[in-house]
Amino acid sequence: MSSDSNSSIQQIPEPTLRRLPLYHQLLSEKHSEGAKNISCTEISNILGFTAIQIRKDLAYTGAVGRSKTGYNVKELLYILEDILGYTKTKDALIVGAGNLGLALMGYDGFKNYGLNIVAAFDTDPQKTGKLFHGKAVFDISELEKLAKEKGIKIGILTVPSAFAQETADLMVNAGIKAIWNFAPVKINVPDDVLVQHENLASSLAVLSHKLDNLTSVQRNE
Amino acid sequence: MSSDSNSSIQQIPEPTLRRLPLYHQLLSEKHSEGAKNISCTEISNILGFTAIQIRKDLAYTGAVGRSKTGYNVKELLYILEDILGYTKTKDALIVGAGNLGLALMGYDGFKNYGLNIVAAFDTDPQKTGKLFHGKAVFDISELEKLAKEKGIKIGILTVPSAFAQETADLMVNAGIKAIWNFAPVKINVPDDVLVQHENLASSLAVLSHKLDNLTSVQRNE
DNA sequence: TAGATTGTTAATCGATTAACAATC
DNA sequence: TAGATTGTTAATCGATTAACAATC
Repeated sequence: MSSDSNSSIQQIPEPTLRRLPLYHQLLSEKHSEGAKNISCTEISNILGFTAIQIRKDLAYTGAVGRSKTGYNVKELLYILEDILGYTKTKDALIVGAGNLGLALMGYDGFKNYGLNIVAAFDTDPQKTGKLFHGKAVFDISELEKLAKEKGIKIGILTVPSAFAQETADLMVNAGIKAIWNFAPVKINVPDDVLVQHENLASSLAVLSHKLDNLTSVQRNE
Repeated sequence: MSSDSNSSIQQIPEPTLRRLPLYHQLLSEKHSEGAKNISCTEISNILGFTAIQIRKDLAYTGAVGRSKTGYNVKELLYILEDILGYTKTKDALIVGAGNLGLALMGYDGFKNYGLNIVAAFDTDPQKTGKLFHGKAVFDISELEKLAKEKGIKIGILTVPSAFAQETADLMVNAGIKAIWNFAPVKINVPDDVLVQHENLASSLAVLSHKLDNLTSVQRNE
């Protein structure tokens, strides 16, 4: 049964997966408002996706709705929390205690997503040995020891681009199996380690490009 | 000629647009190393995309390569900087001086992307009237005045989800035309305002889901 | 010249959207 | 029952990949 659910989870397409947290957020809001059921039409009106797309997305999660009434809010919420891993807390480390790293260290929102940031690492003696947002910053030389001791598999990489690769290597050595990379460069890792890119430059490119078009269209009107 | 380039830019697909900053980053590295030309094969080896995809992406930018030699590094760099808007600096405001907002305010990288963060806004008296990373945090009531005075069109939204919509409304009133939304909720804005979502929860969902599959596969081996 | 490389047209693949049957 | 809503199969759309001609 559990291996069965694993294999079905495996084939959730990434675009769908990226929308699931939005459904979850809406569902938990509705739940706290006391809603018992919710239909795709209602979700569609609020989130702006088509009802068909929502139905298809939810089908991937294995959720089952009922004609006329829609989906049970509580049940759907549990299913989403399970798939998104919000129920079982996962420990993570931050490497690079610059502005972004420290901000992520203090970002309360992660708790809701089942992510527990244990500590951060840096080379700067101005940072190491101190607490930020109640969490310790250690020297990078301690990374391997602490990661292995606590069996931590997730690392958040927030060093400058120039140091991204060598830092990633250290993380791999320390047994990290998933790297959330905030540096805008590609990093090479062994096959059994996965990298998730978070590229603010890419998002900004989309934004500024759309804005360019918007203003150039308005000029021509 | 300039309207011509606008209409051609307009149809760059978003996936391509998101890859352009990575090409730019690589090109600027190669340029500083003194490289004169670069081929798709070489880019492919470094970034891990297929050479065909890279050629297609670059075709969208209007860049022209030469058989056998590839693309001129300097020329391609200029084209990318132009399309990505790195050459002309755009002013932006941050609304929400929490951890994430303050981090983005201090994030040096934005300069390279042509984004100049002018100031931040918050309601918290502990924050307002002070400088962070050399930039001022004003009370939210000053938003409209300052935005209009300086003609600022880009706003970065980093308030808690619960306040995202009302804050977005204030930004729209202040004349902001592009909102980079870091709150994990949908916000409603008029048609002439664009919203770019930056959802860390979505990325984290993809990461943790892939990690789940990775570990469950390894268990079954 | 031969071979590497670009640029373009066609084929494939996957996600979104549409259509419609099933059901409460 | 009638009508709203789910769930599924088919059609469409767009991005990626493949094939190949053009070119330096």
